[in-house]
Amino acid sequence: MARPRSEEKRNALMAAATRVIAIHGMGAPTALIAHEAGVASGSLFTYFGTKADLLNHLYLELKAGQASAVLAGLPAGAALREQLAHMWSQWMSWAVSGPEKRRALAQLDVSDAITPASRAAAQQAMAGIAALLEHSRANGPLHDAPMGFVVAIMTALADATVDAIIRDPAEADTHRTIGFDALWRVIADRAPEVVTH
Amino acid sequence: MARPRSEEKRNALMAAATRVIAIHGMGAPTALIAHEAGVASGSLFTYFGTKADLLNHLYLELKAGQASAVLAGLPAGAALREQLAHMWSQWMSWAVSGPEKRRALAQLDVSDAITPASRAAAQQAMAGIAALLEHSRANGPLHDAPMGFVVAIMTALADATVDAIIRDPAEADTHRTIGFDALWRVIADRAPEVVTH
Amino acid sequence: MARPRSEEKRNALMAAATRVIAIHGMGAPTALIAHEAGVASGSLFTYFGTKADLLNHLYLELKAGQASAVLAGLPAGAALREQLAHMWSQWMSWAVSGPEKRRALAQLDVSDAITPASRAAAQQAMAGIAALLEHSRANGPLHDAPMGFVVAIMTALADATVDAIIRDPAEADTHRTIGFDALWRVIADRAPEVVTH
Amino acid sequence: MARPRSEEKRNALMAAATRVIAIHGMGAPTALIAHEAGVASGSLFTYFGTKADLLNHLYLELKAGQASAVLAGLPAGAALREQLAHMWSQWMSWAVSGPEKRRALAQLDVSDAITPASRAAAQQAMAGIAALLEHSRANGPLHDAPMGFVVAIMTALADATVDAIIRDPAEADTHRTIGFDALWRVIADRAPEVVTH
DNA sequence: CATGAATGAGCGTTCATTCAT
DNA sequence: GATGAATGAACGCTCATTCAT
Repeated sequence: MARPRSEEKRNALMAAATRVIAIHGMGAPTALIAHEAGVASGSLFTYFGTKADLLNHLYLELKAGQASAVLAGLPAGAALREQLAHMWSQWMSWAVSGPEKRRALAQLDVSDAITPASRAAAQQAMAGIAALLEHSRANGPLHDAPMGFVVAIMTALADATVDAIIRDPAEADTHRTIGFDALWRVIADRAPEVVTH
Repeated sequence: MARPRSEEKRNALMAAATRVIAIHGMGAPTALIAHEAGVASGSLFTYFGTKADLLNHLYLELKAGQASAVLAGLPAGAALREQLAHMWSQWMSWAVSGPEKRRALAQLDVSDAITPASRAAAQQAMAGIAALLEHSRANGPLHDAPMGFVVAIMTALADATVDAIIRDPAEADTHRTIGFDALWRVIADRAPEVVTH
Repeated sequence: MARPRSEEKRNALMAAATRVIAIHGMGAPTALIAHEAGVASGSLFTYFGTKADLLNHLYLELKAGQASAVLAGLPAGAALREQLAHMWSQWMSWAVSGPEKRRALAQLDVSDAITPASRAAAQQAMAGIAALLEHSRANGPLHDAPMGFVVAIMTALADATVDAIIRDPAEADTHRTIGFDALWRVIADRAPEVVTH
Repeated sequence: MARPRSEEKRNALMAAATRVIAIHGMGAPTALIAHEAGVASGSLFTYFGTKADLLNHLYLELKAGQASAVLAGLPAGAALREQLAHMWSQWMSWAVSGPEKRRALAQLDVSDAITPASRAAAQQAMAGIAALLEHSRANGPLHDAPMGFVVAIMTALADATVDAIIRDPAEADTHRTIGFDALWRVIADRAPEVVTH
């Protein structure tokens, strides 16, 4: 009874927060977010008790959304390299199709409004990706490096690649391939054999 | 805007801003920065007309400081790999010895208070590093990639490596080496030859 | 404004308001009162159109409750002093057994949310007590003072006595007696005769 | 150097707070207080870090002002009754000449924004009055009652008397005398001797 | 020039009241 | 009638910036 909390409004708030934070950074007024969501300023606090609460949920949701987008349609039976390539391709699509999500995540990532608990939960959400990486690096040069290191490298390479694609969309395919080759070389390839005669 | 009196105070403000922003993020009050610098809150504005002004100068100064630290003592005559390794080593030292500088830069980098002009100027300051990379990649798999891409990858790998070192300082040497090998593999190595029999 | 459905809910709201205002003062949120009463926040406004309305009704109800508690079992035929002593004793019992009622009344009394009309009505409710006082003071030193003055003094003495009892419950009887003697001396005693020889 | 904090502004804030709180109660907006004091809303917080801080200082200042007004010109050598009468008279003058001070104090007294420390300090400020009462009651019926009780009674009698005077200023002298006689009878008189023949 | 008080717009959050369910 | 989400005006407090000293 009584009007139920509207999932729709909650989503509008998350979407608005993504957009507004991408543009204005973490200093973005909650009132602006609410306004962009088409909701009264006070209503934001019906859905999220606190600005920090909103931010943490947004962080989690973006990470989870990214993870699921990135892993969607993974060809489970295929060779590792193919699986990784698929993931890479999905990652690029996700980033390019929702650039504010990426910008917002960049802001959230460096903010100390995000609690350690949220960061841990985000890692959980990314576990599927980590597992794929884990297999990929098993026989590669990073087989002994800490997993966090491997993940960081992959994330960083992806970011650099996405930046290149955004700067120069005409060459998107080339950039994607170059980026993926770089990734594969870093984590998965056997060390090059020096061929002597 | 004749150069204000005390260069010393200006430096104190920059140093304080670095520390304070590393801890509190871009929302850090100017009054706190001034206080940490041992300067009256109003005085900050005789050295920097605006908070954004301070931020931009700080960004530039940190980038320039990093560049010069990273290139210091470069063995000009040595082999490229050795030069790059030296730079890599310097980079790690710089990051580990002044962690607040890194944290501050991370915040500044995602902030939209930093103008495009400042970003361009920062790239200028990093030109020496870029030149070294340019040579290093000349015969490598990235010889056709845009330079910004290469720089981004190198920065990202460095960041990931530094994170690993900070998380696990006992293995600093190992991490540094792993990171450098990864870098070399990505940008400089010839593609591995497939050995057939 | 036909009497709303549940008298029970109305009572729960009054009781909750008493408790909550005793603790949080007049700034207490209506939502908290409703919650404490086990009622939806919106429902409060079907019983009382306005927060001020609730407050005024509460004020009146508390005053009336106090008056009836204080006059309960008054030995109508007994001597005046005895009647007054009975009332005094009842007053102490009322105050000690429901301390939140006293605290709530203290807050309400100084609030300007209570209308003059409510204050007048409260005086009406206390008329029985006033009448008893009127008789008691008839031959005493205050026989010419305005009645409001006498009531105020009696209320004040009672408050001071109750405070003493609450602070030091072990000596409740002593305090009660001391308080009553003081009251009697103030309003009812003949002026002491100066005994000359 | 720099503009020093202005005692004058501080006083204006206290005076404005007294007035505004007397009228609007503790819910009075700080912005209104500042405005009434002729000061920007933010400036209030230069002088008092917090609304609660302002309130506590106000409480203390009012109590101290009252104490000093009440004890001013005390005829130290005179008989106790005369001293007490002087104090009583001063009390009435203080209350009548600054009615908002009394109203403000009434609000502050029941508020839980006032810390126990402030209440204790206020008691200190009233020590002179307490001492006079202590002497006055030494041979009276309350010689064994707790001092807090005596003070409460005297405060309460004073309040009732002031109310009577304000309601009916034409009879101010009469009310003052009646009030004082009541006070004397309660705390100082020997118990009336019953004269038998 | 250095200082720090003054300013007031702006922020996150609360809450009485309304109204869709 | 009961419910609790929706609303938006207010509030206490902060802070970049200005300016009297």
